[in-house]
Amino acid sequence: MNGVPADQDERARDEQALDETMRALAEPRRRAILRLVAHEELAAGEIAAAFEVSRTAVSQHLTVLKGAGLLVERREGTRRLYRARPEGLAGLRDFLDEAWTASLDVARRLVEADRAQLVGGGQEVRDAG
Amino acid sequence: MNGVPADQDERARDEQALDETMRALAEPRRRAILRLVAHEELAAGEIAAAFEVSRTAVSQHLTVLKGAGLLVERREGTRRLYRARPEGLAGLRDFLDEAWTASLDVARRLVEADRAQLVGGGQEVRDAG
DNA sequence: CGCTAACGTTAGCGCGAACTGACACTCGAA
DNA sequence: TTCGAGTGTCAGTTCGCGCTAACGTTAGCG
Repeated sequence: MNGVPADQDERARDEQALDETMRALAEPRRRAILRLVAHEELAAGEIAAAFEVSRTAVSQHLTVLKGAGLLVERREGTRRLYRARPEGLAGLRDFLDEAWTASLDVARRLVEADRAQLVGGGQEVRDAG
Repeated sequence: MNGVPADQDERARDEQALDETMRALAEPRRRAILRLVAHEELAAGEIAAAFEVSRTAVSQHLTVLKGAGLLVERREGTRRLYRARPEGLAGLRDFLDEAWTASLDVARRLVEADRAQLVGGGQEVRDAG
């Protein structure tokens, strides 16, 4: 089951989810917010008090983070408590591991090709694909 | 050696480096480029041919990725070959692991607090900090 | 009901960033 | 040195996004 349209759709969906995660985490303040609620559950007001921007801005950041699945919201009276959602980082974790291993692999292959070139004396070595 | 100004500077430097990494990876095309050069070393023209945007745009993307330390450039005649640089992902890897473990920890503590509340019958349990 | 606290939402503004097109540069070959 | 291939760089435009201010909403109290 490789290369079928259903697999393409799944790939596209993963990419879209990863894109949302990355765009959410690309903002320094959103990373700071995530760090806060990763250590303890906090109310929107408490989170906003930790920064020097308006509560409106923080609320929008919380909306983005929640939309990316990086946060979960729990209501308690008029207050809204937020905490980090570890599973939201799974997609990014997969991407990172994949890129990491692939990068190490291409580096290893280049070293081998370079060594082969030194031994063989300039033969064709760039056909590895 | 904790909490001293030198540590703050190091923290700030790490955050800035992480910010550059995240902003570079926030762009879908840049992630696609990184995937390409993570599997094999490619020239700028070959990379550009893989997308439907102008070579100018791809060149700018390559500049950003190189600036973030995610790519290395190697010149061969008029061609410029690029390949992924695994160490550039180290900072993001650290952030991810930290956020992951912290999120799991706060989730575990909340479950314990909830269980204690069920057993104790509504006693004060939200002082865990 | 009126009132307040705690939030989210909308409209509008300003900045940064991604894209295109034109130009400049650097090799290698004739 | 003249030419073409392969790339980087510089304006200029468009567009997304983070911010603020004002308004709307919901929960709890008297």
